[in-house]
Amino acid sequence: MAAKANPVPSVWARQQSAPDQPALSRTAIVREAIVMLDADGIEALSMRKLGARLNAGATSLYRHVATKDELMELAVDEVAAEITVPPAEAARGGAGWRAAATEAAESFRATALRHPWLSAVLGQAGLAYLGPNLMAYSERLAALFTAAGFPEPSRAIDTLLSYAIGMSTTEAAWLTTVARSGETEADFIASLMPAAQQAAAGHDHLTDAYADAAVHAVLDPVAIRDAKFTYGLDVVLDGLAMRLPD
Amino acid sequence: MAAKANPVPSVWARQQSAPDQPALSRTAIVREAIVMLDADGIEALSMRKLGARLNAGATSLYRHVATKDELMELAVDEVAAEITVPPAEAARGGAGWRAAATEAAESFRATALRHPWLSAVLGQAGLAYLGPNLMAYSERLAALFTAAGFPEPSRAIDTLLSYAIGMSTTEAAWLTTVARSGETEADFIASLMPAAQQAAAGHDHLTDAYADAAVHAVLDPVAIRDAKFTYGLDVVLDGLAMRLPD
DNA sequence: TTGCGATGCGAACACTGTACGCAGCTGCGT
DNA sequence: ACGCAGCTGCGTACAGTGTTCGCATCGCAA
Repeated sequence: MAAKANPVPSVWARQQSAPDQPALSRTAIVREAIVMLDADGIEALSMRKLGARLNAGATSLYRHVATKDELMELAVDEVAAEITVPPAEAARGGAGWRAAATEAAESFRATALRHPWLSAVLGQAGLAYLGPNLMAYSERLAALFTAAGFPEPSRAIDTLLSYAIGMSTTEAAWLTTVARSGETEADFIASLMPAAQQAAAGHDHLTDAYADAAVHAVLDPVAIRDAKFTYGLDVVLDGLAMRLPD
Repeated sequence: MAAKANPVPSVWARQQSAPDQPALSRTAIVREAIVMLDADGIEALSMRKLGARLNAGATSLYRHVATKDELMELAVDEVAAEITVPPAEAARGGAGWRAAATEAAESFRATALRHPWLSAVLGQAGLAYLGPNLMAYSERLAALFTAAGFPEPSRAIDTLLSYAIGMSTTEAAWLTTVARSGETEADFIASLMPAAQQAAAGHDHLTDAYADAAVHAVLDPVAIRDAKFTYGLDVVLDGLAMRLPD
């Protein structure tokens, strides 16, 4: 071989080629899948495209991942690691639990909006996943709410999470629709208004609500969504506070 | 033709053939699609199978429905008609609004569980649909909550609906998973417990919670789910009650 | 009777997830 | 040093998907 005739330079050149292509591991596959999902949405992810992105054939992925569903499950668990929950100590003081719960819920929402495909997957598969990050997440929530003194912490958690999931799902789906339109959120609302108002014709409360909402939403849709989430979150936390002993 | 030689019997025979095959209309397509979705889940619905069910070729459907997404949108709106909302008058009295809101939320949940695919579709498309039944549904909710005296009825509605959506989505996805397993819900829980407990190993609160839940859930999972929904619903309604003037 | 618009459909296209069997590399036991 | 075993990547192939297009057919209007 030529390598034997002039070993030194060729060796260095060869060595380099492997490390910068990390060799198609399970974690590399999941990481790249998340990148694609974030960028182009859930229906843009195919095994062939993912393989191409990793300089690999489509079917090579199946050496590291049993099926596409399993890949999605891994992606969900990977992303679950981004959701933060304050440590249980934060809830020991009287009103500390409330700030902590708020922080947890807002972190959930932020993650769901950062990865809008998450809601779609949860809608199909639910929370039956048992990945390590999801388990750790549940554990931290349980610790927080027991420390807060809730007699039935899992009930309280389910309530709060249901609200967070419902609101975030709706919001993520909306943002996905907006993104697909190519317009800004405000422009999209504006161009949707005629159809919406026509559909609301004959429904008095709806036309009123749309007229109100349209004005504000076009100005600052992001602030409106934030306020909406905070309002409902406070409602839920008020209701939960009534379940606390003392 | 032979028909002319003996017109009467042949006419009657021919007339019958059309009416009992309602000729592939848009409403017939949507109706049959819902039947298939209810029976076999969202991924079992393909245009070819749906066409076959209607004694029609796959591509014939496209004369009445622009695309599969549009078909799903029509199916969602059709199913939305099943969700009941008490009339606004029910909320005029002091505590009447609470019973009415409870009824509305429970009807939502019941519909979502009767058509488990609904959650999956909402997770992908959100509530941006403008179908007549969905509009009527929103209108009735708005009427109810304004009659109840809420200063910001749409905020209250969004909160309640978010909770209902989140809880029902999780529940529907769970029931879908159970159904796919072929076991009863109690059996499925039992056969899932080993894996769950192993995954919870090292997480103290989780193992406790699982141990508790397992015993009760195996006995009567349906009652547990009902109670869970009711608990969270009461939490939300308590929080909303605090926003009512007086 | 002659059209004509609406309706159904077979074939085809570009794509999907995945099973299978073959090639090559790597590292181990001898 | 050698050979072999197993792991990894991949080309091919299959069954199935949503959707387009052009052709046939049918009922009704003129």
